[in-house]
Amino acid sequence: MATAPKAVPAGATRSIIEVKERTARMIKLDTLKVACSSCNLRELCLPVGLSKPNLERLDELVASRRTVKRGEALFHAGDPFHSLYAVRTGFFKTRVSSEDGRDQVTGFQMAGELLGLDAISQDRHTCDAVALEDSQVCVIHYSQLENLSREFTELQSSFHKIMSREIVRDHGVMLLLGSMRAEERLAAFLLNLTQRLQARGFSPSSLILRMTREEIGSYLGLKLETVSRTFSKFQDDGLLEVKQRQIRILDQEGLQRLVNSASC
Amino acid sequence: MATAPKAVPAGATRSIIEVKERTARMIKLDTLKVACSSCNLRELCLPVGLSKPNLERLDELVASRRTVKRGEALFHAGDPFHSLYAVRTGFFKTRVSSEDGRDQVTGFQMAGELLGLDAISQDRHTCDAVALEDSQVCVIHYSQLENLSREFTELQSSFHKIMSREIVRDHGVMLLLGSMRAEERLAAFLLNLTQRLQARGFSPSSLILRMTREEIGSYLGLKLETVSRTFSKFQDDGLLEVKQRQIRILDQEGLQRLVNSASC
DNA sequence: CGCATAATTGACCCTCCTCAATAAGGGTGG
DNA sequence: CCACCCTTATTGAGGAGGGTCAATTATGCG
Repeated sequence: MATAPKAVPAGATRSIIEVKERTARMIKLDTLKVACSSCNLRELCLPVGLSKPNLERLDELVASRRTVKRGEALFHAGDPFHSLYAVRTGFFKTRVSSEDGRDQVTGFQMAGELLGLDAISQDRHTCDAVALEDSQVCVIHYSQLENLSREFTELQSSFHKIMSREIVRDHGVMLLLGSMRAEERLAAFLLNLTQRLQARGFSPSSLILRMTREEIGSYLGLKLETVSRTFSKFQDDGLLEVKQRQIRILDQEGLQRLVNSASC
Repeated sequence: MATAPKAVPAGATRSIIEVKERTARMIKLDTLKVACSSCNLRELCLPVGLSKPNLERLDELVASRRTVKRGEALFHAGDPFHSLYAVRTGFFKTRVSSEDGRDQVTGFQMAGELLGLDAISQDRHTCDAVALEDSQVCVIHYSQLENLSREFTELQSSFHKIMSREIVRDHGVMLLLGSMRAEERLAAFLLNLTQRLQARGFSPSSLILRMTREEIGSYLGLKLETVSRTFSKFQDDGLLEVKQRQIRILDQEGLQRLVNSASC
């Protein structure tokens, strides 16, 4: 599965309530100009690894923010490409569709993660990005990113690493889709999710799913009923406590064992 | 599925024999310095879209070639990262492994395609690249690529597009693995392969598979027996003529219909 | 030429899908 | 603030696609 950035913010674990308050404050700032150099996501986002003076130069890159309501699309496949987007608050899914109408969720993105990298190849977006809760993104003009990364090496390096990490992540998903059984897939999914949430200061054992069973199923190559059944089985086995979208992980090692045990 | 570059070399369709002779000649050139500016893959490889003077500057990038015998690895997961590799002749597979020993073939690479992009993220390769026939690659020192692409925009743009295209390709594979049935997967695989071969001047209807049924199966998330059975079924249905690894496509549209028909 | 590797094919079974009914939420408007 | 409706989740029964195990055949490399 994907390996999320491991930097843990100073504040360690925050409660859901604290985070909600923080989110509310941010939404008020929507119209203000934002600075990467003072963003509390700078350890997780594009600025990762940049030195202080360079970090300030990055500020010219992030022109504006955009708010996307739950259920709305940040962009659609086919839209002309101008900008990348860094998730500031909220949660997204990306989805590709084949001509005959088949959908596949290709990823879920949370704070600090970049959206739109696929679009560089053809100057058009190739997937839909849909907000799964009210969200906010930083708009990064791609041409300016290219200009700036020609000027300073650290940014160039950071950006290349981010693209490469996306490729590595996709390979992990391919491994999951190509060789794991339903239980292994769901376990891997949950562990990946909690790992990324933990890196953002949330509890490693308690989470609220932002996506439906169908969206999880699409991502994992399973039908929604199979996802639901597998959740129930995990609960029966004492691995999880499941109340709709509220998940509590009771036995993380048990989940890990599931993922790491080759079938047979 | 992946969309291969569509540029067709001047020479149109070449016979297998001609290609074999050409390959033999190239191997003799192994020790010589090579120039992108005179390479007949320049329409398919990293130089794509570069203007003549810039193309010549690219020559300093490609320091050497390396020969990899059938069955040998160009690099392994965990190896330190220094260079990207452009396939000059031959055929590769890339493969990721999970800790518990599960393997997944993540791609097959032919002339003009880049290997090693995954390694940028962590300064180590994250997959194995194994030659499926005697092959030759151009060694591209990554640090020099970064330097040069800071100097000139076209190269930077090209390189970003190549990375992005890899992401798009991976999303296509995820769609395949997540939502297609066995016949659809194999049909999509064959169409993708012939499309890429055609872009390199080979026949669109006749090909020799360089990989085993097991490797195809790993890539497509199927067991080798299922791949074999599906080949046989395609033959019974008059879509293909299958003689071990020699494939002749008798009904391309029929294959296309299979891919484009959502199940149900 | 011979052996190890690769491919084909059959029989059986298991996982996951399909179809369907029911229950539980959550958002909206009166 | 509650009732209603629509979406989402759960659970069951039955079936099919593809996996597993095994035997046979083809083949290509040394």
